[in-house]
Amino acid sequence: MERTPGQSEPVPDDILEQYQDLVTGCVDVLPSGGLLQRLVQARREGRPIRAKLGVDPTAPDIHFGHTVVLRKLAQYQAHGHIAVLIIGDYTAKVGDPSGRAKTRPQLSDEEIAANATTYMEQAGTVLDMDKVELVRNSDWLGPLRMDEVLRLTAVTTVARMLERDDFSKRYSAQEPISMVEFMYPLLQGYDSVAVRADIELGGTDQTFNLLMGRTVMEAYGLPAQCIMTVPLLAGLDGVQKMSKSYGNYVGVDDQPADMFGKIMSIPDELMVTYWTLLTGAGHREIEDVQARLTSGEYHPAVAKRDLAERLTTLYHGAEQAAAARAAFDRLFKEKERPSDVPEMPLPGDAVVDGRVWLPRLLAALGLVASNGEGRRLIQQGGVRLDDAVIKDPGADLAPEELYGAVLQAGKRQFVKIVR
RNA sequence: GGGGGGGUGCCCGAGUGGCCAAAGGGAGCAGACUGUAAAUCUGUCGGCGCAGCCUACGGAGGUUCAAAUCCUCCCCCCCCCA
Repeated sequence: MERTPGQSEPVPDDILEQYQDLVTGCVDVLPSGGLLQRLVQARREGRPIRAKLGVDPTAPDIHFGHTVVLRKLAQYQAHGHIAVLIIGDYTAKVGDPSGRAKTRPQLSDEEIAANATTYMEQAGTVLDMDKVELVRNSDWLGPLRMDEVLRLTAVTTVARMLERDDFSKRYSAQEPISMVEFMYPLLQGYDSVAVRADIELGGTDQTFNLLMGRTVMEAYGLPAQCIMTVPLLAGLDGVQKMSKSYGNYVGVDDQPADMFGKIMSIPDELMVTYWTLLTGAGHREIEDVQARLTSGEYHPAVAKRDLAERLTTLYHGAEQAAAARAAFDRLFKEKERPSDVPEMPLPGDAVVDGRVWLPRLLAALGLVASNGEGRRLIQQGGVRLDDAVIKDPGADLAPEELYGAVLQAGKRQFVKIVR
């Protein structure tokens, strides 16, 4: 038993345990002690906590980086609280200035609607959508009257707005800051009023907006929400943030083998981070994994396989994940061919004068980008035909020799040539 | 309105007349090793059946035996002052 500051009642152990799970992996929980107090208070009042997450449907697909905050929200669900998911179909049109060096381009209604649909589908891979309280902020932001808008703008000052990083940089760099961008944090804050949030989740880049929610709620006579921020997820390269444009991402709809393989390619140092942010595991499990890795009892190679299987299971089920693991081991550990080698017919343009020149064949099959690259690959010993390394870039074969043969380019590209 | 700095290969970035298909780094790819598609080391990294040729340094012309490098015009970015 522990006591919260300023509170005479002891905190029940199960709430403390729950609290530990919820704050695991978070960067900030503000104000400090606020969440624990909320949990205790909610228990006393016999009600669940309302955890808010607002998402602007500005991008079509979601990847693991987006799931970090969704997992956190799902954790609230798992502990019996209410996940309030706000689709920011109205705020998407305003454009969040967070982390932006310039004003966001405005999206059309159609784009927003389409994005929202795929977003909700994909969010369903993480959240229990049947239990989510799903709302759209156009419902209350659309009908706002001007006097209400003015009341909202009066809750803060220009000086406070300019304090935030993105704005102050742009302001001092003499770059434009549109008035509508000042509105964004206020509208997001108004969302919190509309849904009566106890706590709002977001990425660290959202800190300013989340705090503004507190200001707005207080101005509307509500208790200010707590805020909880989760870190940006590092991509597969371990250096840059996970992002589609860096090509270092895992999509939630990636195929099992692909998903498993991508996870296997993360640097070792990232394992615990991924475990913490992506699996939804509780704090005890994370601490246990960490401890066993540190002591050397848990072999990193095994740990990474377990992690990859665990994550693949979340999106594809245990059976597919186990199959992906088995296939991976067959391919890399035992250096055997995968069981499902794709079959391709011999491309017609690979045959010249009745002969097939190997570099051209590789290019024609799409295994390399050009004849020259095929030539290099061969010289480097990266090409096998029926398990025999071919090192002569001049290799020239008759089509009959190729039918039924398995061509391997590099470690993981296999093609069976068929007639 | 005035002054200044830039645009180089997938990305960053050096190069100011020949030795430049262009240093260096990153990414990618391959090989070795291993515990995996980690880490590390080595190689490779425009195209072409390749000891040669072609295409390339924002775009178009020009000077020259020779231009990423010099000249002219154009396009685009950025900074400072007003």
